[in-house]
Amino acid sequence: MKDKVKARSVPFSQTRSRHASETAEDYVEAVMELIEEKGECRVLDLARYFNVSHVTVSRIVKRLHDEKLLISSPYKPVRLTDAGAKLAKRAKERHAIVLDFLIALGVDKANAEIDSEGIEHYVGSKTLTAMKRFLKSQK
Amino acid sequence: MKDKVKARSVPFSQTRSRHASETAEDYVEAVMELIEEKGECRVLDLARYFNVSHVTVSRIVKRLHDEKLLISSPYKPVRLTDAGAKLAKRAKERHAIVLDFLIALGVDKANAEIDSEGIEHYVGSKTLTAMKRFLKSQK
DNA sequence: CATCATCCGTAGCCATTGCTACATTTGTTT
DNA sequence: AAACAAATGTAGCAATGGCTACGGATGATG
Ligand SMILES: [Mn+2]
Ligand SMILES: [Mn+2]
Ligand SMILES: [Mn+2]
Ligand SMILES: [Mn+2]
Repeated sequence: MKDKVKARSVPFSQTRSRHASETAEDYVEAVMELIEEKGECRVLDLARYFNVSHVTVSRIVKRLHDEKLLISSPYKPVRLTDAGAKLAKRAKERHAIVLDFLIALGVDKANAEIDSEGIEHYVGSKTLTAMKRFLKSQK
Repeated sequence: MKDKVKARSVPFSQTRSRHASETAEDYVEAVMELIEEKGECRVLDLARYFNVSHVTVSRIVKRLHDEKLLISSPYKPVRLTDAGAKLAKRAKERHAIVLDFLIALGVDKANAEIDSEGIEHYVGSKTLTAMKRFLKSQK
């Protein structure tokens, strides 16, 4: 009479793993956007962007530098490595699809922007494909 | 020439706040399910359910007890307070809607289960309404 | 070139969520 | 009742992401 309870450990493990990538994805995406929009990305730009202190940004930038996603030297603007730019491009595309999808579903822009900022990180490739299919069918 | 960069701090603040509720929502939901499915909910049941060590569960149960969502005394099964049961009910309903929605969108069950486990926590009331509307229209 | 505001780094705090190792309690089996 | 196995608790570590306070670096202004 074992295993009466469904094994739900897989979804949770997967969610925890996605959780761990969330910050990296948001940061490289932000760096790419800030560089596009104002030419460079400073630590304080990121702090304002995320609404956190510059200290939080500074530490995370250091870690993403160690992970070879960002290029940073003291008092210099932050840039993207090739790997960082690749990740940023993927993250931006996925984020845009989720945002467009929510709007196509009938969610107002403000709420779609809020919800997509969280949802984007937990959308797998199958779900992303389904969202793209929906967007195409609506067009 | 200020404010050239869009204020994106609101979505991120909101996402961080939702982040903080995620564990509580998952735990009360799990406790409710485990009690329904096998009559009681032990620390080890939760550990297996979430695929984490019993130590992690034990500490989180203690915190949710302090937050008056769970009832727990040493070596006893975990139960829900009224507040916990209310939260669990809401979380289960929302989770079920997100899961059904993904399936209706064309995502296979396994992936819908994985993705809904993360997505559920970042779906606001407007998006949830839109998902319900979609489900109704498909029926 | 001196001053000053801004930017950024560092020190050190807290909370959360993972873990292993070990101790204790509980309940079952001799 | 003793012994044992299983469940739970406790101690203590690490990584992550928040924060304030403070100090050094940088660049603009005078
Ligand atoms: Mn994003
Ligand atoms: Mn995001
Ligand atoms: Mn759930
Ligand atoms: Mn969940």
